[in-house]
Amino acid sequence: MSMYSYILPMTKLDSCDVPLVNEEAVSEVLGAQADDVDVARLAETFQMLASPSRLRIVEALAGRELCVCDLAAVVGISASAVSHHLRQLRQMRIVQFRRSGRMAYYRLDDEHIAALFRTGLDHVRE
Amino acid sequence: MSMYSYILPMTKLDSCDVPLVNEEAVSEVLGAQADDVDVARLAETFQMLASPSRLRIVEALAGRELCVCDLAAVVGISASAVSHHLRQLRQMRIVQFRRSGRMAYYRLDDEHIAALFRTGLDHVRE
DNA sequence: AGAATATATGAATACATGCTCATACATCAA
DNA sequence: TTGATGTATGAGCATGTATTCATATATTCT
Repeated sequence: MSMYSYILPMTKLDSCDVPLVNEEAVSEVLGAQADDVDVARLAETFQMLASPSRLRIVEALAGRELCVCDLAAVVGISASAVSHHLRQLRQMRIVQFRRSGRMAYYRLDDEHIAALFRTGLDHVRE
Repeated sequence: MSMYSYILPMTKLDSCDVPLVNEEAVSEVLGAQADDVDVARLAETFQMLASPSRLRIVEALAGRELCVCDLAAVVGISASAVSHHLRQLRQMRIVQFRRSGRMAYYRLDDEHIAALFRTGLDHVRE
């Protein structure tokens, strides 16, 4: 037992056997944490953006809609691979699509997505 | 050598054997694409945010600095695991740190990071 | 109806990632 | 100096991911 083991309520605070240095700040953080489910979904959302191919798709769909074969031409991978990516992007509500005959036209779900792309690009370019 | 190796000018337009539907839009997209290196770094940056543990770290560091052991308490994983995450976050300039004795105090690199977290959370919550 | 086309998806393979454990390093305390 | 402490890191295992290939589904054309 560490000499730094304070007597504290049973919270996540006890899951670490290393002494807390800034106990007040840690409590404040734990009290303001987002919901576990939201954070899990957020991680999945960023995972969707963690692929050059999918980022090219998002970049291409910023401001216009495109069909699967056009996206394949833009990204430089097969239409099959694009379709797999699009399914994931749909599941995380990164993109929406509409059908027209045998074509499927994809677009970004909302302005958050383009904002994430731009902010991220600003960060890596700075 | 693939049977699909046509002799054509070397542009991405030819990398797809499916007909282009909106050739003009595709050309416009290809002309405005971000640099490959930037997109690769952007994907790595989002990869850093594609983990609940690392998101908890980012959330905790929004507006304050914390040491490794405090972060371990916040995230609920070992200090070792946190340290591995922090190294990756440092490499992608998501966090900075300062040393003080044997302590290391981490903080977010810049405002882009907190903005990505907030925008992403707004998206998953909508 | 039958052929061609645009997209979707399951399986398989190759590669990447997150955690733990063991251990190293650097600093502080006695 | 010796031992304790905070952080860092390499190896290894279990799990996850991206792509390709084969095939399915649905729509259009003849």
